[in-house]
Order: sequence, then structure tokens, then C-alpha cells
Amino acid sequence: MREVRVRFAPSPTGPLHIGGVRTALYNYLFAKKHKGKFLLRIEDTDQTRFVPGAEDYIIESLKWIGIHFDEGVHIGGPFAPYRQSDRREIYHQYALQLLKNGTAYYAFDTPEELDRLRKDSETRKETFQYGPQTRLGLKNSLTMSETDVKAMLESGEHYVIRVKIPENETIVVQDLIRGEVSVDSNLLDDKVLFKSDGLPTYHLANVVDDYLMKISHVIRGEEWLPSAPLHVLLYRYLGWETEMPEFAHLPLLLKPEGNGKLSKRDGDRLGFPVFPLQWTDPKTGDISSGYRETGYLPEAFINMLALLGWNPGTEQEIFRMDQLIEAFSIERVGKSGSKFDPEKAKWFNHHYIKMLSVDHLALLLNKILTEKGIEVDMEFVKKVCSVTSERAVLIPDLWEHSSFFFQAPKVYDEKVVQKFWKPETPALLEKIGLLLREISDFSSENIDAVIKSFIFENSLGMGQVMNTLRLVLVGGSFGPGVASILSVLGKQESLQRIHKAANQFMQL
RNA sequence: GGUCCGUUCGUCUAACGGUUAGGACGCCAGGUUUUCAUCCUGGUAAUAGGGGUUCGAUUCCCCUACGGACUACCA
Repeated sequence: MREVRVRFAPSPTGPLHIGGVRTALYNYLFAKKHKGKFLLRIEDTDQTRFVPGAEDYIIESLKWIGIHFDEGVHIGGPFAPYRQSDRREIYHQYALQLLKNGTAYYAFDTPEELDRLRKDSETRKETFQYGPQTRLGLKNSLTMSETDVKAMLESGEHYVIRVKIPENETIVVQDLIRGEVSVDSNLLDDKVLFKSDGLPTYHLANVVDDYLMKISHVIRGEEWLPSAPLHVLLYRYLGWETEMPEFAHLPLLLKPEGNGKLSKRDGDRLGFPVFPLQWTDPKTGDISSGYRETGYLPEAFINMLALLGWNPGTEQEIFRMDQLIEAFSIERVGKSGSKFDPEKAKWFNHHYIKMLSVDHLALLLNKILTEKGIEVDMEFVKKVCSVTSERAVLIPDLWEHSSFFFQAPKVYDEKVVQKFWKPETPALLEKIGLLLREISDFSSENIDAVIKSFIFENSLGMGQVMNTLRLVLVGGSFGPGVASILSVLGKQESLQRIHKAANQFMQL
């Protein structure tokens, strides 16, 4: 078997969305699984759609999720350059080769002329096709004399080079996911291979580059399936049939609600990110949210994405990247499109946050604290994390569920006050305060024992006492266990909060 | 419209001719609990429809329906 070499080949027309990220991920997993190479090629042959910043965005996104390239625009490699606009001289010679062997031809029809032909067909409820049926009635080197063609070319007239699709042939594409896909050549059209601006179209460029870069497997989105027969034809015409890569067309990612391909606009409309990283549109300034900024861990993100369209055949659902590499196989990629489920994405993240070590969690929380201008001892941050981590679904929840540890409550939740505050409450609090003061080892176990025996001895309600304590410590009815809160807060701060509340309410 | 691809619980999916059609998310109920979560237990819910082939179809074939992609000098 030849060396596995696969590529991720996005065009820099904007941010990569999760469908594209998944394509990159599957390519990466496949490459690593087979000890092969993974490379990043930028397909920017359409300069009209170029978006500044998109290329860097793509690179940063893949770096964030832990995908490393062996070769690519950003790191070079033995087949450089890896940006198609830097390879423009290469493509022309192959177009000329096709011209020479009669599998391509010059065409001089203007865009306006073609537009009119399409519109005319449309009114007759037909589809205009520049192909075997029509090419002999159009302005090209098939219908014009050699001298006329020469004259046109020399006069600097705009031209394109189109592929000459054969008639009455069945073209077969072998697909690793779908099996055999065959198409009648009469239904294909004479696609433009080389544009009048001197750059190739995707069809020519991807075939030439995949061949030159010795790509062994083309793993890409299903939207390319209809043009795969053309690519097969091109390999044949170029004489590279024996070195043609194998194809695998991945099913699409669909919107969570209704149907249709997940698109860049869907995300914030439906309340979840579609992009790995936040993106600011350079033209409009519009901001689209990203998984990273929303508080997802990259490990959770790729785990979720990997299982969207692929499964290991076992009931295992949690995979680290190295486990994904080990378990991945293209045969276990499904054929049908997958609807993206934001709830499941959250579940994965929640799971991964729970798996994180206290040290790691503390680092994440400390970053948020620093942003808020709060500076505290790391040991304290760790303690906080150890009692709050399991209730955090997204990273920002680490703060949302623990802020009262760093800032004493300024106001008390009115509803909770009404429910639990009684005239005798201040006295009760002072009593508990006295008991707490006596505890030498301020551990949550000791605190718990002391409070419980106090409740028992005085025949008080557990809920009444605990909820009141909770109220004065955190300002509402949320957070971890009361004993844990007291222990983490420490004796001094706990007593202060209890006194403050007792005094404040005494005056009411 | 044409071509191609697809179709198992609401969602992601397993079952490569023989299973009480399995798991996960969600949802519901119960348990644990001082709140909210976590956690544990249980429940809910699917083979699009119709024909074949076969002793036997989720699984193989055909038709229909539905969905999607493609149909540019875009990728």
C-alpha cells in the first residue's frame, strides 16, 4: 500500500464552520491512523471571494482543537508552495497538455452570451448545458478554424479552456463510503478548467495538486460527489489514472431544526456557535460566536464532532484524540447526513469539565478572575473548584457558580428571604456563629457534624437552618453544600458574613 | 426541472438475513440531598410506504414518498 497522504483544502472565503472542522478532523484521524502525512493546502483560485484573515483563522482553529499538520502553507514542506495562488504557473501547462491531446478546447463565449443562453433555456423549462449536445454550436476551437483561433488568442481576446466531455460513456467513481457511483457522461458538462483571469478552477487545480502532492486519499464533503466523475476523467486525460487517489465523500452536517445543510448563518440564530473560534466579519464588523469563546474545551469539541457521522462500533463515547486515531476507520463513517445537536455538545463539555483535575480547573477559573481584576491565592481557587466543578457545563459557569466565594453577597435574594427569614433568625445565626467559632479543624465534615447535632439538640428543621445559612453566605439559594461553602470560605470570612446578615436584618 | 446521494426512537447511532431492534443525548418518574446540580434506578420512544427474493427481512432488489447535495469563468 502506498504512503497515506491526505489534505485539508479549504478556500479562504471566511471562517471555517464545524462541518469543515469535522472534514479536517476525519482527514487528520485517517492520516494518523495510517501513519501517514496530513497537509494543509489553501485553495484560493477565486480572488473575488478572498476574505482577509480567513487563512489565519483556519490555521488557528485547527491548532486550537489539536490538529497538527505535517506540511502546509504555514509550515512549508517538500511540495511547497501550498497556496494555489502561489502555484499559478503550474496549472497552465497541464491545461495546455489537455488542449494538445484533444481532451480540452478553447472557448470564447462571453459570460453575457452564456447568460442569455441559460435564460433562454430556462424559459423553455430546460437546463442549458455547455456539453456534447451544444458545444458544436458555440464559439470555441472546436467550431472555429485554426487560424481564427490563433488570431483570437493573439489579439488578447478573453478565453477559457473547457474540458471536452466524452459522449455515451459511463463514468464510475469508487467511493470508500458509498461504494460505486456511476454517471452517464452525456449528463456532464464541459466545465471550465482554466479561467480567463489566468487561474484554474477548482476542478483542474485540485486534480493537479493532488497528483503533484502525491495525495493518496481525497476525503471531502458530499457536495463534491457530483463533480467527482469529472475529476476521474481529468486523471484519465492527464495520464494519471494509476496514481489517482481514492475518494471518500463525507455526509453533510444538517441544521438541528428542520432540514438543510448547516450554514454559516444558522448558528447564532439558533443559539449555538457554528464556528470553532469567534469571528468578526472584516466588512460588516458582525461578530459570530465561537466554541472556544463560549467556553467549550477543545477535547470535548472534537469528541462531539468525531461522533457526528462516525461511530466506533462499540458503545464507547468518550475518546481522547489518541483514542480517536486508534479507533477511526473510514468504513464506519455513515452515509446519511447528521443533524447537529447542541444539547449533546453541552453534555460532552460537561463531562470533560468534570474529568478535569482541580489544578487544571483552577487555571481556567483563575483566568476569569484575572480578567475581572480579582487576585487571590491559587490554593483558594483550587478549593473553590473542588466544590463547584461538577455543576459547570461551560467554562464561564466556573465563575457563575462560585462568584460568592470571591465577593461577599451585597444583596439577598428577596424570595429566599421571605421564605426562610423569621424574627428569631438573627439570634439563631449568632448561636451557630458561636458554635462555628469553637471548631478548630474547620473541615466540612466537622462543620457538618456540629451543625447537625445543633439542629438535632434543638429540634430545629434541617431545611430551615441550612437554607438560612446558605442565604447569608451566598445571597441566594444556589451553590454547593453549606458545610463545603463554610469550609472553603474559612472561619473568619464565614463568621463575618453571618454577623453582617444578622445585624442587617435585625434592623428591619 | 435534470443528475447524484440518502432514509432505524425527537436527536446521534448499533444491529454486516434469525435480537424481547441495543446504547447515548433529551424528556418523564423515583431514589440520594439543606438549595441547584452531580450521582443511581426505572420509564418514554424507531426500522418512511408498497411490492418482491427468502423458511425468515432493519439488513438484498424494485417502485413510490420524503429529504439533501449539485446544476457558475465559486469552492
